[in-house]
Amino acid sequence: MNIRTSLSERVQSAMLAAGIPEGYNPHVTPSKKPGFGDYQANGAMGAAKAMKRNPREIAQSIVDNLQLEGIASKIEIAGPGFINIHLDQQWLAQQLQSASQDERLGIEKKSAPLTVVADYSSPNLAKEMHIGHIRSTCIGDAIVRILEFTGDTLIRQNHVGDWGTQFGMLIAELEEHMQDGEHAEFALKDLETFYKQSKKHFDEDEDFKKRARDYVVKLQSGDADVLALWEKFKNVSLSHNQDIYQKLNVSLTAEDACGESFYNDDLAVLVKELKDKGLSVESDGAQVVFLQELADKNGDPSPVIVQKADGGYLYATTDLAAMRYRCHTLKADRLMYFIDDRQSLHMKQVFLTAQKANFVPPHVLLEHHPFGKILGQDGKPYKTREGNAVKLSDVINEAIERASEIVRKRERKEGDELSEDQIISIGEKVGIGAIKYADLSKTRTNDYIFDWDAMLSFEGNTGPYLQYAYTRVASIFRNAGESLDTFTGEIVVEEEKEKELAIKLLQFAEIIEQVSEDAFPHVLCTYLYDLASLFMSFYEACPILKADSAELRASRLQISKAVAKTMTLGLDLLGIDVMEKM
RNA sequence: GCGCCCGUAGCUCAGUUGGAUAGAGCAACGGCCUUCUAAGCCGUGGGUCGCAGGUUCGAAUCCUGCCGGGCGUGCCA
Repeated sequence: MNIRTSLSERVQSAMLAAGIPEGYNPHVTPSKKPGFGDYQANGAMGAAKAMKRNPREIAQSIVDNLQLEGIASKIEIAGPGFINIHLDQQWLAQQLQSASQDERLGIEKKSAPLTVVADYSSPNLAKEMHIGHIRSTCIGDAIVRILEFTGDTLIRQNHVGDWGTQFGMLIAELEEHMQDGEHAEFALKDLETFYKQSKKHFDEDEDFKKRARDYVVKLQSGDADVLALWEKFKNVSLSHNQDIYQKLNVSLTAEDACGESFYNDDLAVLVKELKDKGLSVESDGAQVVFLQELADKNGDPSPVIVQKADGGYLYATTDLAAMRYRCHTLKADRLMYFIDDRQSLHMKQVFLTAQKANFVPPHVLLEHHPFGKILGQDGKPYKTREGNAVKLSDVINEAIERASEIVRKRERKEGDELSEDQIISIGEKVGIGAIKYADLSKTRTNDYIFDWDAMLSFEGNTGPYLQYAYTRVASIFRNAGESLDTFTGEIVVEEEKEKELAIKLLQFAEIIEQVSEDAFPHVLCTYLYDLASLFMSFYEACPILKADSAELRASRLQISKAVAKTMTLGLDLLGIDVMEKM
C-alpha cells in the first residue's frame, strides 16, 4: 500500500471528473506542517493557471468530486488552492495493522520486474582497496539490495582492474619471490608493500624492468606460465577484497568479479565493428569516435579514443565491450554504474557511443550514478599523514575498535553487563554501520567530510542512533516477555504521536519506490532517521508496557513492532545490521 | 579556453515533479531519570539560501550573467 499513489489516483480521477483535461499532475505530497493536513494536493493551481481559471474554484470542484470515504477524515481548501487531506485514524490503523503483519511490510513486488546489471566497487587488483572504494561499494550495494527487494533480478558486476602494464611488473616481482620458495599467499600478504617493493625494483633495476616489460608482452600473447602467475596474483588480491566485503557486510561474492581482462578477446572485434559502422575513424594513428552530440560551443566534437596509435586499447573500449556483454549476454534492461563523478564525461561518451553502435538496444536504461570525494576535516581529500591513500582494512579495524571502546565504556545497570564477546560483536555492527551510514546518509553527488566523532557520536542522524532505536523496541519486548516475531496486537491510533508514527511507517513504500528509481540511498537514511526520532518521541510520550489498558498496551506493542520491523528491513537494505542490545 | 558539479545557521547536512512561516543534528543555553535503555526526550537562541537580474499567483528549486571552490577535457584507469 502506497498512500501517495492511492491519493494521487483518486485526486486524478476527481480532476478529470471536474472537467480538467488529462495531463495535469495532481501533485500529491506529504504536508510539511501539521496544520496543513497529512497530505496535500497542489495540482489545482497548476491546472487553473493553464486553464486561466480561478484556482480556488478549481480546487473546490476537485474536492466536490474527490472520493475519499473511509480514507480521509477531513478535506479542506487553503490559501491560493491547496487541498489539504487529513487521513482517517481508523483507516491508518487498519493499513498499519496489515502492513505490520506482512513480511514485506505491505510493499508489493513490481508487476514488471527488470533485469538490472549493477557495476560497483570495481577496485584495481594491483593494490589493496582504499577508502576511496567505500563509496561505490556501499552505495552500489545498498541500491542493489533495494532493487532486489522490489522484485528486480540483479546481476552484480565487480569490474575489477586486472589488466594493464603494471601487472608485468607485479608478476615479475611475484616470480622472484616464488623462486625463493615463498608461497604466493605469503608474498602477497600485504599487497601495498608488495606493490611498492616491485615499483622500487622496477625503477632501480634495469634487468627487472626489462623482464617486467617482457612479461607484459607474454601476458598479452597468452603465455601459459605468465598467465598462471597472473591468475595467482589475481586470486590472492580478489580474496583480500572478499575479506573486506565480508567485514563490511557487502553482498558481492567472488562470482560477481568480472574484470577488464574478461573482455580482451572482444576488443579488436569491437573496434573493427566501430570502423565498419563508420563511427570510428583514424586520427593521428589512433582510432577515434567523434561525438558531435557532445560538441563544445565552437562545434568541435568530443573525441573518444578506442584504440591507441600503438594498437593498444583503452578503458573506453573495455567499457563498450562490457556494455554489449551485459545487454546481449546478460540480457539487462537497466545498466547502472556507481562510479566517481570525475568520470561523468567518460560515461556520457561511452553511453552515446554504445547506443549509436547499437551495442545497447534502445529500450535499455543506461545510468551513471556518480558520487563525490571523501574529504578530511580540513576539506582536502582524506589521506594519511604521509599523504597516502587510507587502506580500507585500516578504516574497518579502526571503526570496530572505536565502537567497541565506546560500548565498553558505557555505564550499564546491574545485571545487564555485557561480556567481552558481546562487546566485540556489538562493536563490529556499530562500527561498520557507522562508517557505512555516514557515507550513505549524505547526498551522494556531493563530497563528504569523513569525521570519526560525528559518525560514532550516537546522536543525530547516525547509524548508531538508528540501531539504538531498534534495541529500545527489542528491550521492551524482552521486558514484556513477548516475541517480536510472533506477537500480534490490534492497532488503534488515538494520540497525535501514534498518528504521526503510523503515517511515517506507511510511507516506507513511497521511499522504497523513490530510491529504486533515483538511486539516492540518503533518502532512505533520512526516512529511517525520521522514523527513529518519531519513535523516540512516541516512546517518551506514550507509555507502552504501562499503558492504561491491555488493549492500548497491545496496540502500542504492535506499533513498536512495526517500527522494529521497518528499522530492521530498512537498515538491512542499506547493508547495516541491528542487534538486541547495545 | 571549453565542459560538468558544488555554494543553505558557527560546524555537518536535509529540503522530492516550483508551493504555504527554509528544516534537522552538532556546538551554546534552559528543563526532564524512585517509572519500558538519559547512547534518550522537551524547549530557547541562531539565516541576505554566494551576488545581481529574469520567468509567475508563488523561486533555495527554473533561465541568464557574475563571484568563489572542486573536477574533467586526444593516446592512464
